[in-house]
Amino acid sequence: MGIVRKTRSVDTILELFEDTDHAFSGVSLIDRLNGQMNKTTVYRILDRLEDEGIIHSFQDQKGLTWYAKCKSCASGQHTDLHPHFQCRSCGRTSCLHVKITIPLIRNHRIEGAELLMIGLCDQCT
Amino acid sequence: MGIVRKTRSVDTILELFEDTDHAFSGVSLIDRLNGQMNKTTVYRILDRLEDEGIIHSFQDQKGLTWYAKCKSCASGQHTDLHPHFQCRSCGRTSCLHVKITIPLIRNHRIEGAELLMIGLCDQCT
DNA sequence: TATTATATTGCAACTAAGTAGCAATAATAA
DNA sequence: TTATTATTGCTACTTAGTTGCAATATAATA
Repeated sequence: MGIVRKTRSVDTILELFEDTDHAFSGVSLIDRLNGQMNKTTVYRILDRLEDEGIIHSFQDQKGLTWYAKCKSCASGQHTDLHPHFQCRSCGRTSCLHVKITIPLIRNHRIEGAELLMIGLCDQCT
Repeated sequence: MGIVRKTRSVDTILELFEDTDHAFSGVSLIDRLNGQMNKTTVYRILDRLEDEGIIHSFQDQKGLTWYAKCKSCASGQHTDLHPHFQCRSCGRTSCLHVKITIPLIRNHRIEGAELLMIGLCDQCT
């Protein structure tokens, strides 16, 4: 028995994340699932899925939280370091599967990093 | 006449940012200036200083907004691309003056990037 | 299957960061 | 000094996200 039960609500949310690098903001999920599920439930399922290492979250420049599927993370530790891209025109946000190099900083123990890249996506150029 | 008048409130805030790479969260500034200045005023001054290219803002992992002095930005355009570091123990947050390399992504026009590095500062290791 | 234990959900109320309208005040220009 | 324009404080508001609690659904055990 894991922490996350496979309920109908959990399945509904998991399906959205399946087979895509597309990210969803908490707000957009609440909007999309309006009528099907309470917003508290949405946030709680997202939290649990993140704890399990199934999805990860990050912030955009407005301070909104976005969620996307993990490729190679385990429960309790998110190790898949990759940048995220947000289109300033259409708002679409996604994971970029490229390696990034985090500089070493003396006298600092670097444990993680978040890189958000902003620009125009292929649809908006 | 620039956009930002050098009022007492503006001076007070500017002094905090002088000669430091230390960043301040909006919340911490409001707390620090409590009694001297209204929170609306604090946010408005920060906005104006950012528009003028005197300070820049970024988000941390909690979605809080932080502000720090710009080194080489002009009014209307923030061009000084550098990472920020936040200590997960003491919360101190600052600009790192190191070059970072942003990967090129095909079919995307990259216009900017935000890199937040998380770890332990020299005081907390 | 019936019963018990545990996890999930909905609801309402709440928290906290940040914003907007507007009247009062301070700073600059004429 | 007067007129113009920018700044400030105040109050109320917006919005993302959280909490407590009772109701419900799921899973485990007998």
